Amino acid sequence: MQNVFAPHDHASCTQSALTAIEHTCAERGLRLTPIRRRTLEILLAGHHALGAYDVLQQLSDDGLADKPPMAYRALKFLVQHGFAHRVERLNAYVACAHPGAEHTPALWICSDCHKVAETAQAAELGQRLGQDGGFSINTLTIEAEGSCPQCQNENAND
Amino acid sequence: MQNVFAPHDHASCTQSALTAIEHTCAERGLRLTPIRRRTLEILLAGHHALGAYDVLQQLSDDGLADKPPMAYRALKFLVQHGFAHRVERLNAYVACAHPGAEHTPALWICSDCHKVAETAQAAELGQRLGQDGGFSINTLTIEAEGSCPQCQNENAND
DNA sequence: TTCTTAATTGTTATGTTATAACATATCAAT
DNA sequence: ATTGATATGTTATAACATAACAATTAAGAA
Repeated sequence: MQNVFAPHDHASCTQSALTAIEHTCAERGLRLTPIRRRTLEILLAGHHALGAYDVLQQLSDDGLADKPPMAYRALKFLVQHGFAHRVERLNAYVACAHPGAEHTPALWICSDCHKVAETAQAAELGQRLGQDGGFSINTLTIEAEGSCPQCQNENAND
Repeated sequence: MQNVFAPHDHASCTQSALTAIEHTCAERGLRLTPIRRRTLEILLAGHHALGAYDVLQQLSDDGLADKPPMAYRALKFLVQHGFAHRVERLNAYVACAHPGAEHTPALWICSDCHKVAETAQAAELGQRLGQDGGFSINTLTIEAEGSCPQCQNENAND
């Protein structure tokens, strides 16, 4: 979680995610087409959640896509294969911080800097929660909204 | 969780929630106006999540409200005071199973019967999750989609 | 009671998010 | 080259949500 909110070498952060995803696509025979690849880059450009229409605007600026379904399809592909996550509370999308690995992430939304981080410990936790009631979980959404460590520090100086 | 998914005396279930909420409103000086009360009744009628426009349709049938803001305002009131919850994954609303009590619910959405149950153990859990990273949680959303115990049993006979 | 203020409701208009349905193009394997 | 599957292009519209302002009603003070 920290490296997302804290200052970090974002170029290499982006690059390594992109490389990892290219690998995964090659392995699995998935086609990272221009629209999909650019959509991924757009999401990776910051650790912010972007709405489908924000993504579409940028795709359109690049001459790659200019109609809603195009953005939604690219986003669907990325989410389907774990390269991005949908943030339900924001109706928005964020690049995955651990691409390739199987995971049910918990998302941490800072309402100050608007960055979104991700941690992976959610799955076992959901199983535990569900076990009590005999509920069989298919997918689990865990999203927290609040203040990230960095913004807490900054606001402490007010 | 069980009593929501399992067959139960729904009339008394509804009645006791309504009574509890009337009490809470009286205590806190909140006005459970006709639109708000009817909206609550509509949600309480089943353990299903209803979209704002579903609620609006029913309010309209009753001659109580016929424009989107009216439904949204009533729903906002109910959510604000803990009498209902918004289901982020469904963009929908469900009556609260533990009205009055302070809680961060986990919601259990059965994708078979479409009922939504609620458990209360989420808050402490969120704190635990957040502590690691120093994230200060303001609100926490936990929603699981899967199969409820009853539907698992029924599908076992296929 | 009447006045005042705040809360609620009524209304118009529009913004935002998302998908159904169908046509066309491209890719990959034979 | 043909075929079948995948991806893209396009139109139209569905579904969800709120800003802004006007009119009404409730509740307490004068």
